[in-house]
Amino acid sequence: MDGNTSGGESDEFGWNTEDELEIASYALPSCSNGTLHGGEAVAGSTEASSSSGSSSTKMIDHFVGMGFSEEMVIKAIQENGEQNTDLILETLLKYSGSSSASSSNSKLIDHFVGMGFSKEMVAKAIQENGEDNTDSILETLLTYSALEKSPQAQQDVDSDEYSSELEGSFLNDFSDINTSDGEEIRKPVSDKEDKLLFLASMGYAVEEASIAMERCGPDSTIAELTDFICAAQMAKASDALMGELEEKPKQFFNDYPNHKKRRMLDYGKKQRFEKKLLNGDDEQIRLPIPMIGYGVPTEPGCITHRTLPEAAIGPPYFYYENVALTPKGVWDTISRFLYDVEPEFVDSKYFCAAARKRGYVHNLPIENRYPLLPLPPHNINEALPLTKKWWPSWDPRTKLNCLQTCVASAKLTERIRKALEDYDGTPPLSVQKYVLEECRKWNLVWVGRNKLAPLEPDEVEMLLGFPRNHTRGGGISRTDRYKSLGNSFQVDTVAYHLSVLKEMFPGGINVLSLFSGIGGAEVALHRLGVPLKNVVSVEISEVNRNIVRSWWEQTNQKGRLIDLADVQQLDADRVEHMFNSFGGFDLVIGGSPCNNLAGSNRHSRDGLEGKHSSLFYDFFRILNMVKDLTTRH
DNA sequence: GAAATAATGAGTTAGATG
DNA sequence: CATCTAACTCATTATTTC
Repeated sequence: MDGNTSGGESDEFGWNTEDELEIASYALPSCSNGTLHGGEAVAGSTEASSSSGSSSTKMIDHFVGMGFSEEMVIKAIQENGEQNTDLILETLLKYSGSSSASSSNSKLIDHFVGMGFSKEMVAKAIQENGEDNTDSILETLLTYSALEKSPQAQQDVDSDEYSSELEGSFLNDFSDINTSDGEEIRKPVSDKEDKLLFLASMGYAVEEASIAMERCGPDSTIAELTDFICAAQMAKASDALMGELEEKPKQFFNDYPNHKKRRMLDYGKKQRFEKKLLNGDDEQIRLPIPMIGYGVPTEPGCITHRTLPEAAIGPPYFYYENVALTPKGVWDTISRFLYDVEPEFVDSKYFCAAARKRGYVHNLPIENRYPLLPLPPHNINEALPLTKKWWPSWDPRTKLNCLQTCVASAKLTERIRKALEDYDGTPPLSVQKYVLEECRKWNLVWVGRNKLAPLEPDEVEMLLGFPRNHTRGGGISRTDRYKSLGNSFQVDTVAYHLSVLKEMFPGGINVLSLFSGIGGAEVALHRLGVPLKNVVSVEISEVNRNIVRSWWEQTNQKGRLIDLADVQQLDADRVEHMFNSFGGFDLVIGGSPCNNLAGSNRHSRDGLEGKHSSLFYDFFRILNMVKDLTTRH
């Protein structure tokens, strides 16, 4: 049964490496000596040279794989020891980049002095903790300052001074942001208040601090909070600039369902006011019908012009993605943070045989987009030819629903088979209805007489626009393949939006890819033929990082791939190192976690402030840093 | 202990209906 | 306008199997 499916697919479609190589040689003619299976050959030899198994050589290979010279890597490891890979990476970037050798340390000192600590104290704290761990430096500083002043007295004074204001502004202004009636405010955490007080003592406005607490979550470190506030202040400054320009009407959104005047990051009463307006109904972001954004290749009604808010205009270009169907107000917040750019809502059913309703906030041009070729199959029949034979006439589906992270159980498909076997020809309407409901819920396809089955991972890869076997091998389990794929971009959709970059950057681009997953953005750019110069890919899952690196090697990329694990560890210093090293980032791209937004989540659909989905604010924070660096240079 | 398996609704929206 | 129906959703958790 399953053998049929996988056996018959070899001749159906060109989803193998052929087009990869074609594009690679087209984009990078210099590598024409590449063998037919060059990727494997190269990867194999690299592995062979590292087969000694010692951790040291493994680490050397790791960094050499990123594109650094072996000499350089060895030197960096000698300087920093084997433990701290982050530090090694920074050293390597310092070697290879043009960044001034002096500044890291003094910049760090300035950073903390700017927070209100004395220079001596900061220098001492840095000596104790090393330069790399800003969190522990801050903690040390916190300890120092607590020792210096009487902690008891300090807290009392602060809490007296701020508590009333805290109760007032904090609760009033934000209790209505949470749709759940502010349940986390009901349980005031002392830790939370400590952080607030500390931030206040550093000179930050309590209001800003409490907003940062809200956004960064209860477990956030002081460093994260200060980063956030810093970013918000910068954004606010640019917003003030924008305010003067806000008078001009936005006449280009006539056909686009929602145009409204908003200000970004206008905290406090204004936001509460807007929130009420939103609840009214007029100002709520609504999803377009049909969900084609500014247009898709196959449908009429393309919009080729829009006006971006001044603050949103690149460089750098940015591209943010998340699920379209979120709890109320989420996209308003996302849009507000991302410089008031209207989200472009697109359903990938216009690009492939599966639906995928997503919102994209980006500042890319929208003229002269073009799709990836060959166009992928647009309905189930074409995408899964073997199912056609078994498809009953009373199943009207031509598109699959959204590909998710879990698949149906065998028990379910067996129950359905039994239910259908009771009837010879067409089952009664009630059974049809039951079966169709399950088919739609679980994306089942017909693989035999009365036999339904969930999609194979291979098929999901194909539907999402990835090369075959993209997520296969490398120790990843079948379950995890479904999960990684279910969390990914639909490549054709994203590539359509990114296609405008092709002629703008014939020499290639530097990409900061956050929440990379299995590399949907990278694959899209590569399939477009946009040369990838330096790609910094930040992804928390190790198996996903391995998938991207493996793809990178198999497609003979000539650029450099640097993979990092945690966006929360990506602070200003590291971004600046890489920025200087590469000469800037041309594109910041990513889709932040949807766990707490997605409708499938029964347990913790907490909205944008949820444990995982609040990482959106890190996307904003990092994008804002890159934006700031870009305008400064 | 990893991997596979199976069970677990609600929130939101659009559209029809009255 | 109120109310109902229908449709859909980048998931989490507990349990079993290997």
